Amino acid sequence: MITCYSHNNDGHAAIQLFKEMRQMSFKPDNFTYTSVLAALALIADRERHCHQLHCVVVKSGTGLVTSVVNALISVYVKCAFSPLASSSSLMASARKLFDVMPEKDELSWTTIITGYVKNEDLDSAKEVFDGMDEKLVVAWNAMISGYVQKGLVFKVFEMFRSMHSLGIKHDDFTYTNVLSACADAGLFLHGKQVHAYILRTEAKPAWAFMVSVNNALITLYWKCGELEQARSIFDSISIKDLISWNAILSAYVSKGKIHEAKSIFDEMSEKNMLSWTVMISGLAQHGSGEEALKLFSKMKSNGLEPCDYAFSGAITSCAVLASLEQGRQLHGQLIRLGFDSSLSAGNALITMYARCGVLDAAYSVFLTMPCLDSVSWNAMIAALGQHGHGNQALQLYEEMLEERILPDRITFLTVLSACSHAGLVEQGKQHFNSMNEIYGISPGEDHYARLIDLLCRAGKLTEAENVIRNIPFEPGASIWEALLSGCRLHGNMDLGVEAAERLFEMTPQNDGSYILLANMFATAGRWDDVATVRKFMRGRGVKKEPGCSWLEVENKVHVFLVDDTVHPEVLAVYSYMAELVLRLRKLGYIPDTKYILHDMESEQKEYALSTHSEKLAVVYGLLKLPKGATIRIFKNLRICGDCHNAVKFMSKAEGREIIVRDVKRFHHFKDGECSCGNYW
DNA sequence: CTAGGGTTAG
Repeated sequence: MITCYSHNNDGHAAIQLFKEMRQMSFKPDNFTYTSVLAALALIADRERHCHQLHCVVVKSGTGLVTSVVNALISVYVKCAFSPLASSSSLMASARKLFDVMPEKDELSWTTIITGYVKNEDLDSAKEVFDGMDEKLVVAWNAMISGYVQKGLVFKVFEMFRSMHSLGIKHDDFTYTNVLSACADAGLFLHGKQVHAYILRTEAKPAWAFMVSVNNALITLYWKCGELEQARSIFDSISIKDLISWNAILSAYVSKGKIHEAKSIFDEMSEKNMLSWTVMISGLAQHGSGEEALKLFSKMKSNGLEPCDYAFSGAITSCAVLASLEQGRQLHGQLIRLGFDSSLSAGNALITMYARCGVLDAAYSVFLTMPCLDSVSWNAMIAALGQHGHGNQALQLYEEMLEERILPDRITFLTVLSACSHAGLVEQGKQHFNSMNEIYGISPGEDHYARLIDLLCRAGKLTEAENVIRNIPFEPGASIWEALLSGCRLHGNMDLGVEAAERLFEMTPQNDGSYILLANMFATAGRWDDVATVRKFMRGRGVKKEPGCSWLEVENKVHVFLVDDTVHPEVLAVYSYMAELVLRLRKLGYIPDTKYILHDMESEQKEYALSTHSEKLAVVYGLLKLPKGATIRIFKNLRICGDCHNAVKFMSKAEGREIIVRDVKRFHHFKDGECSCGNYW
């Protein structure tokens, strides 16, 4: 009965029964002690628990019985893993018990080895392992799994080969370990070789039942980019378990195949927290934030308590939607549920607050998180950069280095963007060079694109051109796009046309390049060329993504399109706008019609400017939000130059703080000025 | 006593 309780993870019930047994004067035997200790291993989490149990065992006279000592070692090992106890001293005690045991069995050896592996002391694990006369497959597997977790792939291969040459048969645990090591390290050829080896070695019928191996293969193949192969392995599994379903679900989600992911999700007869979490965050990133949030509440109404990862997905949805109120509510729930120390949720919150325009809140989450990882640092550096605080972003980066956190590829992307937004050309170049020289990370296309952007914004087009010529690989679309927008900004026609031509070849369906080129011609008054570009674009069936802006009012999101006729209160917006523009002009605002892409009468142009979605949204905010409240606007494209200017005047005329997030960065308008200092 | 499925940063 005690064993039964402990198998059901009910340690307390097991102990209660043990006490009753002793009260009724039944004498516990070796089996009793073994199963009670197994139960205690479930709940013991402090050093003194271990020592007390140790005394009980010694007094009972069972201190030399192998199964009892094994169970006691197991308690020490589990406790060592608890955050409330000192891992190294408990492992030392466990080791002492192990060393003086009169008779060790298989379990004794593997318990101590896996104990060391779990506590990340691979050297000690290896030392014990080497001392085994007859090494069991379980022990091999435990060692291998340790190397997998530490990312020591070649150690994994070494062990795998040794087993083979010593004639020890690999089992399904060995295979799954090796396959996932390959998948993690991106060693796809090795992974495929292992797959071939398994097919050669294993008899068909046994192979058919190795679900776990097939599950690991699904992951290996989708990570290689071979989604179809992953799917056909999934289809070939005769008895799929939940992990098989979750594996193929993550495959589709990670590759952005939301439609396929949804149909897998719907087909699943059993789902666990992981399935929901994968689907929610997948929707947040590749689908729609709204759908993700709907799924999150559906999950709760199905009676599942979301874990912190699920919250992270929901919070990300709020970041995408710029839905500050919902984000705040989720933050509140997180605190109530005791998840506020969660790393992943904290990281998601930093980004959510930053992308909703509340930099202070992002920073205070960052400061109060109990522990940080590179994601947290990257998120906060990115947040500062997006809000135009380049110097603070760089300062935080230095702090990160002082904390001995190694920068990764993404750190450099955020650092370069931060420099670019703030015009910190020299620092940006230095950091770019340090990537390879100090940290051994070779810059990718995206890093070069940001470097080009940095140079171009600062007007250093020739230098940018030189950099492009010396890129050690064929420059991709993002690089030419950075160059083109630089040319537009500084009116460099010839270079701009060249960049645009490359883009039309590489990404013919991307509307952005056509618009940039047309914009460049429009600024120069070359209306014939503007018309040609537009015709060319139409001829290729490319449509301009319509500009839209949105804001949250009373917990509801209001969307405005250019020249909006859909929003129910748009008439009030237009009439207030007409009156407001007059006041702005008295303050010195002059509509800048070079931002209109069609050639028309100048009065018409001025009217067209006044119907830009970001202006409509700001005016709606002025009408609806309480006096003095900050207006937060979000736009799907870059803010237009005239709007940028107009909003500056609006902030002054109305005495309001206005924050605009466009696709690239934030603008904080106050007292007629913008935080970007007109550098964007 | 060993394995296979998740999150957050651009």
